[in-house]
Amino acid sequence: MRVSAKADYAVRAAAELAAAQAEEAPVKGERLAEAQDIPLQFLEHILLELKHHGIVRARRGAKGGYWLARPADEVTVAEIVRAVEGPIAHVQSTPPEDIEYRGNAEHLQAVWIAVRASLRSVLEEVTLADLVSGELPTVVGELTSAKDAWVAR
Amino acid sequence: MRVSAKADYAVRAAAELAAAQAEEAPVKGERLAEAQDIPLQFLEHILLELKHHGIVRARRGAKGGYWLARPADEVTVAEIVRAVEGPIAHVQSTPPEDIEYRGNAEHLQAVWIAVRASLRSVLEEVTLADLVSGELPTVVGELTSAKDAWVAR
DNA sequence: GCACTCCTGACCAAGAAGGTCAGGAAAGTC
DNA sequence: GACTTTCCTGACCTTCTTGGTCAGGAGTGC
Repeated sequence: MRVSAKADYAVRAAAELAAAQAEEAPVKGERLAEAQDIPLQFLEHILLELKHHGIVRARRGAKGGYWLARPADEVTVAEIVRAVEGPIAHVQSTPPEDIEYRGNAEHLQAVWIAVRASLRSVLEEVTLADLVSGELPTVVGELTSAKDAWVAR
Repeated sequence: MRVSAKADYAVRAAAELAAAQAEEAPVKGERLAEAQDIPLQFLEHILLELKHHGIVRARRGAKGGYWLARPADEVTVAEIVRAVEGPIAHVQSTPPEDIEYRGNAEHLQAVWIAVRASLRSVLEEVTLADLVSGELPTVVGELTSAKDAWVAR
């Protein structure tokens, strides 16, 4: 139930790429690493994964670098998280819809399904364009406006 | 972004305890393990953690066993998950409210806060009593009624 | 005193997390 | 064609987590 460094890095790097999309030129890994303070070699592995998932493209050599494969408003945070962390909200490494509970835990399946749905309701809605512009979807606004959303429990 | 076996086991065992609350007698670990098909020795460690967090109580010896420290409708799934997995939705092991993002990732903090809030909106609402009775809070009903909540992505 | 049951710490194998290192392979420049 | 640049890839590393098992100790009840 936690967000890995990899996922965090991936989204941040992708946000930089989204912001650079106007430039019409590839962005070097080094620049991404510096802009977001991410270990370069680690970031390269992450970018490679994003590339394999069709989220990012790249070219080598001088004038090379990375860019988004699609417009920033068509790439969601959920996609990026899935690319580097795998499926969201799996239980014991199996998807909640495939689990069968016995006895008094029978309705637990519905709870895990709801958990996944609630995660999706945020992650699938926020695009890289939203993230860069700061104009986040209303669902985020609603969730973050409650005071106790910002405090630990 | 996944639910560990430990958390799953913990909630299931707690659900059994909730159902047994009417009996007015402690439930043996062995019975919990069998009812939910959980490795006994592993379960004992989990129950110990729940005990340390004040969720469960226990007595040793003949006629010993475990029981809930509070009424089932006062114990939430969130509490149990926190007891065995630690804080919900931490990013790189730090709470989202403490993270400062730079550059184009500035608004990512709000997204992670929203993620945590959305998880809480489910986990803090569902009590063990809800789980056992099957009368889940409306928020769960809403989230699980969408068809695509039950399919993988 | 004995059986029963929880309590606790040690241990363990496998995998993930969070990286680093070294070299190879395209792409552009001179 | 040589050289530089930058991505690409696999190997490796250390530490922590996951998902357990094992062995024994300590209360509790009869």
